[in-house]
Amino acid sequence: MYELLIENIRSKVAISEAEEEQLKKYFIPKKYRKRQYLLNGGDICKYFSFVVDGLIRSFTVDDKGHEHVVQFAAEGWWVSDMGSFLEETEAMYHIEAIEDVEVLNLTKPAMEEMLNELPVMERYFRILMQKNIVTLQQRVVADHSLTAEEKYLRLMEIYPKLIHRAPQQQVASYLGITPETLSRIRKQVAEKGD
Amino acid sequence: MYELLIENIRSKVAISEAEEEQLKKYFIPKKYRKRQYLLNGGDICKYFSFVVDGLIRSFTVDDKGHEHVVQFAAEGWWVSDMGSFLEETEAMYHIEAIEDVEVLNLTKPAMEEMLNELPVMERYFRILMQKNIVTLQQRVVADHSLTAEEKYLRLMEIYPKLIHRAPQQQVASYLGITPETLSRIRKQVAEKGD
DNA sequence: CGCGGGTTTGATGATGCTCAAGCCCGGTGG
DNA sequence: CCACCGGGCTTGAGCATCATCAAACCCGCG
Repeated sequence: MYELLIENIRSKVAISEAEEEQLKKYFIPKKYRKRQYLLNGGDICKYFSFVVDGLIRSFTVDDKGHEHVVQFAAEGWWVSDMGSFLEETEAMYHIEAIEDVEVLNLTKPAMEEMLNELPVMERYFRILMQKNIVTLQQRVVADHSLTAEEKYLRLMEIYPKLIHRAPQQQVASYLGITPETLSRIRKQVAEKGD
Repeated sequence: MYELLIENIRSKVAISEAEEEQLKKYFIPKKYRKRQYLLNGGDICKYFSFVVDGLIRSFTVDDKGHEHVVQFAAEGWWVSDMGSFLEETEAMYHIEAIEDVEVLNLTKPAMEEMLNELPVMERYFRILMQKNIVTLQQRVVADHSLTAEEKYLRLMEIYPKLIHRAPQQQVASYLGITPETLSRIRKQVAEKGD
């Protein structure tokens, strides 16, 4: 249950076994079924969730009713509406399980307690956030510089598994293109590819 | 010199006056003139820079020779090629002064020392990074859901001052549109506006 | 077996890009 | 101090990419 989390933490900071043990008490393990919502847009986001198993997406719905996938979170990733979680404001995003998932939920009070009692976690989260920023900046640049096909190929390189786990239309949404365009691109790539 | 930095830190975490004093020793104040590069793409990014005065941009150049502005950093903002700074790898971005600027530079060793000696700064940076992520996610969603005109109007709302300080083509690049398109949009908005 | 959501395929169209020329203005040198 | 660059902004015409709208198809699930 906690192995993946511990492994993830150890990949960024050094923690003792005592700390490992202590860590566990702040988290609430929880399961959600495919299609279940972890968060409804407009609610306050109560959890910062570490994905132990399964696949999750966060997305927003614009004025025209179109969905926009903000993030996919598979095993080893964190997901939340961070703005809502931190400021306790209304969530801009919905969070939904794409597959049956197992997560470790951190409430805001639990997180604060953890950060106070285990200062090393402050560092862990800082590093986590920094890497996230690097990734997000690269995504912005990709969105601005690549064609639809190039964006798709890039995604295939970076998260090859995702393409098969998430519905096409959600992948398209993540890339900022329509499902129709993605379908056509896939056809072309398949033909070229061999 | 340090007032803006201290103010910024105090807006996110509580620090004592002793800590304030101690803080200063980790930073190297430096000035750059308009058009001067703080970082050349391909080099290792040596600094995490807090902007005290002036305006800076970070950008990348794609295969076709087109520039893409990743970030503008005015007074009170941090700028760096974070990937390069943290991992000591070749920078993907260039960083250039748009106006004459005054910055407080943090080297990696200095930052590490500071984080060890002033653990509260670990929290400060975590919070800073988290807010940055919220902003970046919103930018991605905006890029995916808005028209060129809407993106421009949104920028006007969020950073109204920027439009007058940065050259149009750089603003266009930040928005992911061409300078020609931005010019036409501005004309339309001006006509509609009154 | 049949329904229904997701994907594919097709036809059409709009947004924004490209290429090109002209214009405006600020900086530089005579 | 004025004239002349030259870069950046503007304007125009044509075009490409991708979105939209619509229908057919496929397949998994009830």
